[in-house]
Amino acid sequence: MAKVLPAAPFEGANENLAATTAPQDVSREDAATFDVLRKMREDILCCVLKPDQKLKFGELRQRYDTSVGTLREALSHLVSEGLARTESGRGFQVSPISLADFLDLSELRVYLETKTLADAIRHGTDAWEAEIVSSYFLLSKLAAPRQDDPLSVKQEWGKRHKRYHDALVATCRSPWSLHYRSELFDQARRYHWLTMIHSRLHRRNEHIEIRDAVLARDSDRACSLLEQHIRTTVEQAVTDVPGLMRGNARVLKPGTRRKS
Amino acid sequence: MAKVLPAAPFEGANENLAATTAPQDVSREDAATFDVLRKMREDILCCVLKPDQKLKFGELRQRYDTSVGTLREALSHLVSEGLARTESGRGFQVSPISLADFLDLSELRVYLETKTLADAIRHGTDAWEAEIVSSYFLLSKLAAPRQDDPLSVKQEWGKRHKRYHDALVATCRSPWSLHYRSELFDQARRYHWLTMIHSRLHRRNEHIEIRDAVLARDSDRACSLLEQHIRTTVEQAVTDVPGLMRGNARVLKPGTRRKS
DNA sequence: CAGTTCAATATTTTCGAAAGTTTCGAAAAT
DNA sequence: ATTTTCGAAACTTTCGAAAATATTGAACTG
Repeated sequence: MAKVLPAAPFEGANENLAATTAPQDVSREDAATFDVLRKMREDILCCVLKPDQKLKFGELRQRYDTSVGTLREALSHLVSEGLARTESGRGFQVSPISLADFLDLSELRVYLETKTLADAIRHGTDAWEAEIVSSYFLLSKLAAPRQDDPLSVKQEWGKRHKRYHDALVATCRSPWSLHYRSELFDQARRYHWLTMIHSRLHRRNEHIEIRDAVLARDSDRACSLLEQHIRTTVEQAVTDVPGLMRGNARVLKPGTRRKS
Repeated sequence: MAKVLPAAPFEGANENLAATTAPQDVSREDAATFDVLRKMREDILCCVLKPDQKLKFGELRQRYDTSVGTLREALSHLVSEGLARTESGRGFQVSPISLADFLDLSELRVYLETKTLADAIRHGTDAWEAEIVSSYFLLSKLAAPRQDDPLSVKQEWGKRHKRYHDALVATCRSPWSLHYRSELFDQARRYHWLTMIHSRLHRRNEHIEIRDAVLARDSDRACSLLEQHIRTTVEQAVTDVPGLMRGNARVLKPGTRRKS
């Protein structure tokens, strides 16, 4: 599989809002503690760390080769992103998933994705268009993964998929909307992962339709396509992910035992 | 000043969505580390820790009487809430404020506050109404503070103000919307604080108007009033907070020096 | 005098050990 | 047979010391 440059936001993506107050995107930090955070987040999003799973310091220390203090900091971060929970004295666990949650976050996503996309189109630049073309190209080189593809292919697809969707809205001028959009996109990735694992449904190429509408600066059509894109994914998950509707979805192997 | 019971959400506020995935509200946790977090957050919101101020471990350790590890965890949390920033190797600082930021977050607040309020009205219960009446009563006992009121009065008013606005939307069924609404409300509190310190403008009693519209289940009127409430606050800040428009607002005393 | 270098100082980051809780299961009591 | 009590084991939380990194300022150079 061809290597891809790290998703570096193109120059001037947000130059007129350089010093903003909205929460920091941690993905550019290079300290060890952020490294652990990034790895753990990816593991949760890809259900390597499964929903409801207890996160014990002993195990995590081995897995990520770091100290409790560093781990604690990373876990704390994940809690505020909503990917983990904690009860004082009882440690941490991966956040549960549920149909209600997926519906709720998807509804908010529809609003934030369309709002940021409309604004991005309004303020689009040549560099923005270029990154959309480029990130779409990279995404299209990888067919949407099926359940029997190896983990690494699925993960690479996930990265490119995110990079493409980030590119679409990159010139939006509202840092707060962008921040929450990004957080919710990650949340949705957990459910997408489950869908990817279970579904055999073939979807038409929605990404290229969105791309073309965006490049044509047809805001209404682009937003409407993006909204459908999100809603279709929800429906697909409802239909294909076993247990999600009954509230006891399991990931790969039977998850950790739950109380009564 | 009369003491007030801690703002305990009334029973059954969210009973049908007990186990949700949305980020945890940390205000109910009782561990030492959350104590520090709560105190630091309050200090930032009330500009005791001023925008752009460098947060040194030495000083913080004294002020909050705790260890570096615990501090680090709290600071890390504040970063993901957007109240602090960090650059690896260079420690932490309080997030800057700016007019652009206030405008941006207020715009998103209008959407989230009205959306959550409409849903809360739709699903309101007797207990919800009771908490609105009660929290409004407590708020009305304290006149909106002026610049020469002591810090403790301003802080108590801030608490009651938040409790009242939380009560309004408590029965909203969307945990994610509620979570982001709450985060943005806190963000806005920093600007409200600055306004409170500088403004002499007398505002009509908007809170009682909102309360009555909500209790009458007049969703349209309530949302419209709430929207005005937010917008008026922005205008007041723009007019009365010196330096906010020029991008160099200072808090009380000249802030810490900035580079070039 | 402006710009560099380098050592001294200040500050942040990482770590593992000590203290404090919770959980689990065996033994005692009902 | 079920519940309660108690103590050992597992785990979490807190802490401050050690390592790593950034900043400051004095001495030096062009």
